[in-house]
Amino acid sequence: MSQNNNKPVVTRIAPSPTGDPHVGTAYMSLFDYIYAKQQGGKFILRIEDTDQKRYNPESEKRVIDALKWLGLSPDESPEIGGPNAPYRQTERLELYQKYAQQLLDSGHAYRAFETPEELEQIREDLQKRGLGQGYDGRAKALSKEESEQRAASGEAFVIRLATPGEGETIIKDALRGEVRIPNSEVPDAVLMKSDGIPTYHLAVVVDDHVMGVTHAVRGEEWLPTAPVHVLLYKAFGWEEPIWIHMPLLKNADGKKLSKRRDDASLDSYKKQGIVPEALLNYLATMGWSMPDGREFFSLKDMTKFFSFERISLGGSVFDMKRLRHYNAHYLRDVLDLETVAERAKPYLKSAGYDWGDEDYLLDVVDVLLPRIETLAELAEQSDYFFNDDFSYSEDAKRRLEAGQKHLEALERELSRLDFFDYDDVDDAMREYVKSESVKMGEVMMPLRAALTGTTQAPGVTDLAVILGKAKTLERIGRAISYLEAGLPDDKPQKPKKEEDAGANT
RNA sequence: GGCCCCUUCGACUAGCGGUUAGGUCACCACCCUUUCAAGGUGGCGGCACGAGUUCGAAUCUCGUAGGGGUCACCA
Repeated sequence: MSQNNNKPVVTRIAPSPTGDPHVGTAYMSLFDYIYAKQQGGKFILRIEDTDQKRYNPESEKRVIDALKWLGLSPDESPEIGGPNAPYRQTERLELYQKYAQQLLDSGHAYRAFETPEELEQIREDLQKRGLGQGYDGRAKALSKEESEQRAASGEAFVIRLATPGEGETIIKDALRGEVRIPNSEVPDAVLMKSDGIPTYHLAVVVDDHVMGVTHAVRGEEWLPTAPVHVLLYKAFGWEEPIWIHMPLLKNADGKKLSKRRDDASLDSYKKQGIVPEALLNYLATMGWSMPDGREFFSLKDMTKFFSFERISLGGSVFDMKRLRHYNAHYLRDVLDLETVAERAKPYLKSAGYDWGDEDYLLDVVDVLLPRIETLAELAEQSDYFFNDDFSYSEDAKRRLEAGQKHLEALERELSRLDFFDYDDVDDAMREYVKSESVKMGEVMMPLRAALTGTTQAPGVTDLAVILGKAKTLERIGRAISYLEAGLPDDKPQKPKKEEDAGANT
């Protein structure tokens, strides 16, 4: 990367506040952030709100919050301000007006007065004749006088880029070298809309220049329109940033991840119990790899070893299964138990659970951790730890039936224990199994069913110890009275999702 | 369709002229085991195709095919 190397690195993410915070935004932000940090530069968050039709007032905050959640904190943003304020494009309109006028004066742009209907007609004609662009540039022929006069008379107009029409424009992309696009393919793009608000094309170029952005990192989807931006830099006589068009995140069909079709919302991942560290790590491996091949690494390590040279251009399929694998790893092996428990709280709370003391919560999380991949699953599978009214699954009922006499015996054996630590309980149960000469499972399964209402749960001894002596005996008693009351009709309460509560749903 | 980008196991990737093409997810099997998991071991599976260049191509060049992106007063 040869140009701009004398200036401090400035990167930016410029989301448009139009809906759910998109994972693609996080993906680009990650590389913006990492590179800026590595180079001792700045990472700017700018709000690209020039589309008033799709503007969504809540969206801005959600994007900012999502970035905050991820820990990709910008050095400048509408929220924290900075030397380049304001950071919302609708608050910078005079700036664009000024530069649009400059382009008009220098002949690099022209006014066009066609109505939307006329444009539609032009587009149709062009299409019929097999010509690519949506506009034929006819307004370029207008005389300066006519243009000024019609504008002054209040007629609506847009300002369009006057493209060369011949030759080619070269985009020096840092990842793929020189990309040459024939100027005949470059449209006279609208720079300034009739409402006086700029389009992305003008706004991004002006802001990137004014804010000193040195590296324009963005999705590959922008490559086809990059000539418009290059032409604009040339028209202004400004030095271009280093263009870095990143590969796209794709869905399972290989198509660009879209918020309409796909689950691409950061809020959604959060809600599913994905932890930000895991998301970031996963995202980092999409198109980039650590030099030593490690797949788990922190932001800090990534910052140390990152280079754009190791970006692969294929475009990666966003695989929820793999994300979950990363998440599980972070939950189990990276974050400490206290942290996981702390982060699990909102999920438990919204499931309606109440944990008495912290130690109990810690025990529950600890024993469930190998069985879950997300925090949401933790909440889903922990019902019997927080709810005494759990019901018995069909399979559990069968186990209960088959083991009634063991339950009765165990109730006696366990109630005799003075201490209820792991070894005490374990010894007692093993002794019982031995004395009865039965298989472990024959005893353990009914007990498990009694304690949890399911047949798929942590080790019975763990369960008993965590629940404590009183609760353990209570639940055994409850199971016995349930059996005595007659199995077929005694349907327990709490009908919802009990059939496989505790199973891996 | 035009233009542009891309192409290693099903998925994420390592590889940057000489490797039995390596790792991870998923999947399968086995081990461990009181269930389910976790963990351990092993297995399945790939250089899109065709020409060149070269003593030698996954690696370089060209072509073909396939995939994707984009063609708005949206970003």
